[in-house]
Amino acid sequence: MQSYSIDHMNHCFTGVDFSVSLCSGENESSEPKRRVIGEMDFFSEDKKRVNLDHKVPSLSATKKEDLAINTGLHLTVNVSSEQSTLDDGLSPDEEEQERNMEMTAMRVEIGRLNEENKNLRNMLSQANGAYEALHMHLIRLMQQRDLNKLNSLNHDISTVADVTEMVEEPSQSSTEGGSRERSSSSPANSKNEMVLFDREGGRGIGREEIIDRESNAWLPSREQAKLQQSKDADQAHEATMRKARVSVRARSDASIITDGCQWRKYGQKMAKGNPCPRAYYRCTMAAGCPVRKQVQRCADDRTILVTTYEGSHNHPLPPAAMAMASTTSAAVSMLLSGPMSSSDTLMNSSVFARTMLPSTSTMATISASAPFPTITLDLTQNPNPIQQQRPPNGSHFSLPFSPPPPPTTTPPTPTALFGHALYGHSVKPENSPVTSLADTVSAITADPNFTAALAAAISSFMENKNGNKSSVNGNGRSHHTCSDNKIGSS
DNA sequence: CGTATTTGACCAGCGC
DNA sequence: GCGCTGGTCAAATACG
Repeated sequence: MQSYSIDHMNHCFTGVDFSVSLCSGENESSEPKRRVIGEMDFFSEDKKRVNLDHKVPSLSATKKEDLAINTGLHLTVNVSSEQSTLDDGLSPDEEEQERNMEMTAMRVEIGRLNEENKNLRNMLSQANGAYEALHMHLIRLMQQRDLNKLNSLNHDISTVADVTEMVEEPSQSSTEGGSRERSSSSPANSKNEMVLFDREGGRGIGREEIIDRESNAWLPSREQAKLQQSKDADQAHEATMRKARVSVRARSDASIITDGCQWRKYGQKMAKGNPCPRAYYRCTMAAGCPVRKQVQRCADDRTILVTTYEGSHNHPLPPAAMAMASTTSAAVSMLLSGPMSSSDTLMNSSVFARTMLPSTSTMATISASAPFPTITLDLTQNPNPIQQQRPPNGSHFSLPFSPPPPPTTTPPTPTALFGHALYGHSVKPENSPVTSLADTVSAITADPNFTAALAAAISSFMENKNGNKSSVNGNGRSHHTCSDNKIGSS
C-alpha cells in the first residue's frame, strides 16, 4: 500500500474536465512517480469516492502543497510495483467491468483457439483426404498391373478363338523341352515374337509388357519406374503365364476347324504314343503374330481333334473368333489366376467347370504337371473315355460340368465377360475392384444369360466347323488342305 | 511365279 | 554324356 497525494493539477477546477498528477507519499524525496489520472474520480483513504470537483470546487492555488492541503486528498491505492496502475483501486463495478473485459478477452481468445483448432482439423482432414487419394491411386495402379497381366492372358486365349480341336496326349502335358526361337524364318517375325517365345533361358520383354508400357505412357516417370519394379518382381510369374496353353477337344472329320484366324503350317511331327502326327501352325493374320497352335488327332478316338493354342495375338480378332475366345478366356483366366497348388487347382477347376457350359456334359481338365499350365476343354459332347483312363497323377483333375449353384453375388453380364476377353486391353471393370478370378467366375456361374450365350456361341461354332471344313484366306486358297489328309489318316 | 505345304535336319531340354 | 523327345527351320515341292 502506498499513499499518494495530489502532486500536480494542471488544470483549474472550474470545469468538469481536469487532470491530476499523483506523487507517491513515501518517495517524496525522490522523483515522484507521476501518472496522469485524467478525467477520473479519486478515492479517499476509506475508498470513498471523492469528487474533486466537489472537494475543491474553489481551488485557485497552483502550488502543490496548497493543493494537497486544500484538497486533503491522501489517496490510498493498492500498488504492487512501479508499473502498477491505479486499477487496484477500482470500484466493484469497474472490477466487474474489468472481469467482463477479461472474460471478453478470454472468450475472444477461446474463439481464436477454436478457429485455429478448426483450421487444424481442416488441415488434418485434407491430409487424410490426400492420403486416401494416394492410397486409392496406388491400389488402382496395382490393380491396373494385375489387369494388364490378366488381359494379356485373356488375349492369349482369344488367340484360341481359333478353337480348333486337337487331341492332347497324356504325354503332351510334359512337352515343352526344347522349343526355342532361333532366327525367325519370316522377316515379319519381329522381336516381339522372338522375345515372347524366348524359352531359352531368357526372359525377355514380352508383348504384354510392351503393351503395358504403352498403356502406362501417361504415367509419370516415377510411377512407371514403380510399375517396372513390380513387373520385374513378377517376371518369373509372367514367364509362366506366357506359356499357358489351352487345348480344345472336339469331334471333327476335318483336320482343322474354322476359327476365324488364318494359319500357316510350319511343321509336322510324329508324337510319341500317338500314331497320328502332330501339326504345327502359326497365325498369319498379322505380321509377327506369335500365336501358334498344335493340331493332333486323339489316338484312341480319331474323330476327336485336339487343338492347343499358345501365345497372344497382336491384331484384332475377327468376329468368328470371338465366341470361343471368350470361352477359352475364362478357362485360362482360371488356370492362371493363382498358384497351382493342388487345392487351388481343384477349386479353380470346380469353379471353372461350373462356369463353362454348365448345361452340357463337357469336361474340363486342368493340368499343372506340365512345364506350363494347360487346360483342356472337352467339347465332344459326351464324357471322354480317354480322360477317364488317364492315370491319376495328383495334378490332373477331370471335372464333369455340373449345374450352376444358386446365385450368391451379382453376376456380371455376358457382355462384360466377352468384352473382357476380347478386348482385354481396353475394357475393364469400372466399379468393381479386382478381387479374385475365383470370385469373378463364381459370380459368372450364376448368370443364366452367360450360360445361354456361351452355349449358343459354342453351338454356332460347332455348326460352322461341320459345315465349313477349311478356311479360305485372302487369296482364295484353302488352308490345311494337305494336313487334312495326313493328320486324319496317318 | 507367288504362296503354302512338306519333310528332313537341327537344336535344346530332360531323364537316365 | 547320351539318347529321346518336342519344337522349329528351311530347302524342296506342290498348287493355283
